[in-house]
Amino acid sequence: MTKSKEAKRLDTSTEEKIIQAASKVFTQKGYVGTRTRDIAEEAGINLALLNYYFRSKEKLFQLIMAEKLQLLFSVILPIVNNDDLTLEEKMEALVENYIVLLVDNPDLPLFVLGEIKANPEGFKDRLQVRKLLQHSSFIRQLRERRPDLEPVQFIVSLLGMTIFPFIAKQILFADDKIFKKQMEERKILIAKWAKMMLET
Amino acid sequence: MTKSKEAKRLDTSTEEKIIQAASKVFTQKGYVGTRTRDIAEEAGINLALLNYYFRSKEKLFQLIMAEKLQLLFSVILPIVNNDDLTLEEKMEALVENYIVLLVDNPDLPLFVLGEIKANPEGFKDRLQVRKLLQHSSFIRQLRERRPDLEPVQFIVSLLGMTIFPFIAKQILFADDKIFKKQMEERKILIAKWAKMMLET
DNA sequence: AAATATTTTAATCAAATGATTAAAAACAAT
DNA sequence: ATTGTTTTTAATCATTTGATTAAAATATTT
Repeated sequence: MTKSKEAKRLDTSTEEKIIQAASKVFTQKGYVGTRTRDIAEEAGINLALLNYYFRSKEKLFQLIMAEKLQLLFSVILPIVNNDDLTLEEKMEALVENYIVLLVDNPDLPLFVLGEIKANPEGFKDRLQVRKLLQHSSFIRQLRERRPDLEPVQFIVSLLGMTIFPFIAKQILFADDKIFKKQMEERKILIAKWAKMMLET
Repeated sequence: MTKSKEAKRLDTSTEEKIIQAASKVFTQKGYVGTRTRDIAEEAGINLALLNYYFRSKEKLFQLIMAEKLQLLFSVILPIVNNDDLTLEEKMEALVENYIVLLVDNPDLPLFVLGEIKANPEGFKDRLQVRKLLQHSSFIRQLRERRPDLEPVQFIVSLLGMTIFPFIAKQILFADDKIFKKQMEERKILIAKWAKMMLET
């Protein structure tokens, strides 16, 4: 019946298994470092089946990348244009939400930034982060608070303090346990530091 | 004579041309993204000649990577253990020297961090940054100044503010001209912010 | 100049890898 | 049960790519 079919789909449909596997392997090894065979193996299926479902490595990659960009944007967008939040509240929310997201997806930043560098053309249209921020209430509030400060300088610092630990994790932190604990503490630290940076 | 041989070597010896080309292509595309044919073409030589000089892609890569790590360490080492510098002077020197280095080598951070992630084993021994910092006078000074603050939290912020813009360059900055100008201004900004962060 | 060593090239190999095909197996509809 | 559709597999292809080889060209030494 449709029941069992639905149940199977919701459970672990082959398509979903492939997407999960692709997500894992692509974010870990990047596009060129990933072999479609690796994805197939990770998904517990045959290589041909992967091409049957997604036509090509490229198509599957595009799907995963779109998913990851969506994930990253979904943190920024609802915050930077929320007029109900003060500048301080926006900063706190950004840091808090990003750290929560990245603790669960530590490979995300290096993956996305690496792929953008490897193929800038492919992201030209999809990434108008600059334009997006340009007209945000976040930027407006920053300009009002500190007219002498180039907003992008502050934003780069805020994002750098938040995202960089996940990029340099391998080098600077001993084990995962300690890392997670310190990232928790970091939420408050960054918020405090960011506020200090805005004082004249 | 030896003269002409020397002259030729110093000029643009084949070996040097290959190293230059490998440096460029590897840092731009990473290990897996680089084809030995790309390096050969960039160097204006034959593919076989590359293997004649360096035996394998792997060997050539190791050479380049060692060069790049040396470049990065050469900025940190002389500063963090220089007892003649105050904490503030160390911070200023680190930021200043790193930005100078990275403006000329913008691909460096993403390249090195990407390769470490792709092959953590291969760096296990070469990267004892943690141990290196652990016993530095920089850390000691940080602990004295702010005993309540985990030093690594401050260092990650300092490095993040300094290095992250070069990693996210593609996304956050319009053109190269503006980017360089703002990185210049950033030297003073980060130093100022870092000092504020250390105030209680 | 002859002999020797070094540098460079064209051609080719073998392994890896993305993709396809044709057939089998599982499932659903009649 | 029979038929038709969807899912899965094994086998194979074609291309890419790191590496090798043998020979030619160039430079160095005697």
